[in-house]
Amino acid sequence: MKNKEIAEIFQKTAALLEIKGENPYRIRAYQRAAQTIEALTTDVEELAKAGRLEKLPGIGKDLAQKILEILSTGTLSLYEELKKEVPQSLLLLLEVPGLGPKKVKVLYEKLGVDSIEKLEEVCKTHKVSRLPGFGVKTEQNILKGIKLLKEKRGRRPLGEVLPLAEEIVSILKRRSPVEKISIAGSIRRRKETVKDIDVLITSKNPLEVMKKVAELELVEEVIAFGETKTSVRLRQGIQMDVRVVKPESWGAALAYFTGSKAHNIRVRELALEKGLKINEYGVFKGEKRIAGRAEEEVYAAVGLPFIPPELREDRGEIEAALSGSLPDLVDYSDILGDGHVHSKYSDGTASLEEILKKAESLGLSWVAVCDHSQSLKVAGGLSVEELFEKKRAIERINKRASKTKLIFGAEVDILSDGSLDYPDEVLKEIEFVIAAIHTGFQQSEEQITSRILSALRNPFVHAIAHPTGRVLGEREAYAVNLSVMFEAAQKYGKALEINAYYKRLDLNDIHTRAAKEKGIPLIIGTDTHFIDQLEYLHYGVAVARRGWCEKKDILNTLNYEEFKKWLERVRKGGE
DNA sequence: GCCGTTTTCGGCCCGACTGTTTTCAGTCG
Repeated sequence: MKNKEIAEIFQKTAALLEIKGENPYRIRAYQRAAQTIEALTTDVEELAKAGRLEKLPGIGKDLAQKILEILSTGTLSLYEELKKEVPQSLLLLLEVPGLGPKKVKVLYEKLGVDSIEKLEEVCKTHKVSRLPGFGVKTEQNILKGIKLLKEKRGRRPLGEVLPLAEEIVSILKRRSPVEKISIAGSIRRRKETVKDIDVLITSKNPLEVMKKVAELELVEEVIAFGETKTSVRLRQGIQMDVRVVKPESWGAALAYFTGSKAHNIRVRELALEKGLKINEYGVFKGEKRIAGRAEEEVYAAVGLPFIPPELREDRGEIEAALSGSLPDLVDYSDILGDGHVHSKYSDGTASLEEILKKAESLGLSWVAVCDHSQSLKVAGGLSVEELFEKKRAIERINKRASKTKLIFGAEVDILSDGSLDYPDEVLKEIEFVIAAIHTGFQQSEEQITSRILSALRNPFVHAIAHPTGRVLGEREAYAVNLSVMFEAAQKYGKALEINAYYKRLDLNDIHTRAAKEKGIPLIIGTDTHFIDQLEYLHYGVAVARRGWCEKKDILNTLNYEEFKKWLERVRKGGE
């Protein structure tokens, strides 16, 4: 997929144009184009061949031409020119909180600042405060910004921040006079990584609520304190913004602070066309508030149905809402099974009994116990004898009168040469075979892709686990050609996993949507090694929802009997 | 640079906050 590369060139072009002080709307056009292309579920190359680039929202004649240029030359002449005029290192300076393009430009032109180190130096020698438009305060703020930038680890996985946010909400509910309270921002949209925590509240006594917020043990530093807005930095190093609004503005504020920014812009543009104005306080016709108490009202005012937060990324949801074709998203309550857990047999910590008990408590119909295969020694991969021992143990457990059943599965390694880690006569005895790459991450795209292809071709394989191999903040995806993988999965009727472990989330939202559009079955697996993490299923559901999936797209919505039938159908060649 | 059953030119989302300023630019979300 060239999409990501093109999006990146447009994004950087936009940033460079910003520093140059170009027309802000031209800059926005590049930013929007970058976003549109990154979210595409088809190869931009295919669209280009079909001459359909200009059909994309925000892509006109000029940008279409520029996409073609990148596709044929690998780069963009405008971008190359800009790089000569504006040092790329300035893009890094934009990362400093409090520094925007205008200030960066002045710093570069007047003081030759082109790196963080240089910036720190000119602040400390007080050269900055003497610049026009700058002052002592600005100088101090920049130094503070540099410190923050050095400390911050960037965006954090949702799975690290969501539990923290939920804990804070529950504490505030107990200890302060809140009426309504909700997490907003990218956490509410269930983005895979988040930057801060946004909490929205209504209360008869806002000041009291804000005091309680500032007093939380989790708070390291109060950044700003007011009756409607308080910002704090938590001990974990993450910023939290808490806002209190009036009940009649609840819906408008929730929509506003949930974002995304791009989504909000589109909704407000629709409002403008209808002669309305939307802000965080409500929907206004002239001076008069006509909606805002509930989110539904805000959308209805501009002629839209309610759009679930997970879709609010300006990735076509506005158009779908306008044409009445929003998906009926899969819900956590639809999920009846977990497609991937590890037991004590390999590197998991739970016994089969413990897994069953936990699954029962979650109301699941089935759990596929997929331990590692023999080669993966570090993870306690099962020899063939151990594998069959486990098979018998599962059969014994399944004879018990429980509504929950275990499925005899295996996460079988796709070896470096593309062969599978058990011979076919063993594979065919395993109820659910999910194949995975755990070695040779550095191989070329051809090698990795052909390994996955040969796994998909094997008649005993049902699915591919964590199809791209990425681990958030730790490891990039291996060089698999996704288009080719998708085509093969579609052809053979095989499933792809949505790995729900919060550092994987693999497939991610965009890839999930691409797979869904090709009609590829998707299976959510927690890949858990610890029993409590069966609850991580909801992260997988979040990815599915962000990938526009409906109930029918997700194998986990089948009950035990139905899922078993699907497994058998795959073995029969999918007729 | 995009876009148009009101427009092919003249618009383009909105408000809060901060700091440097005598009325506003820059940054942020």
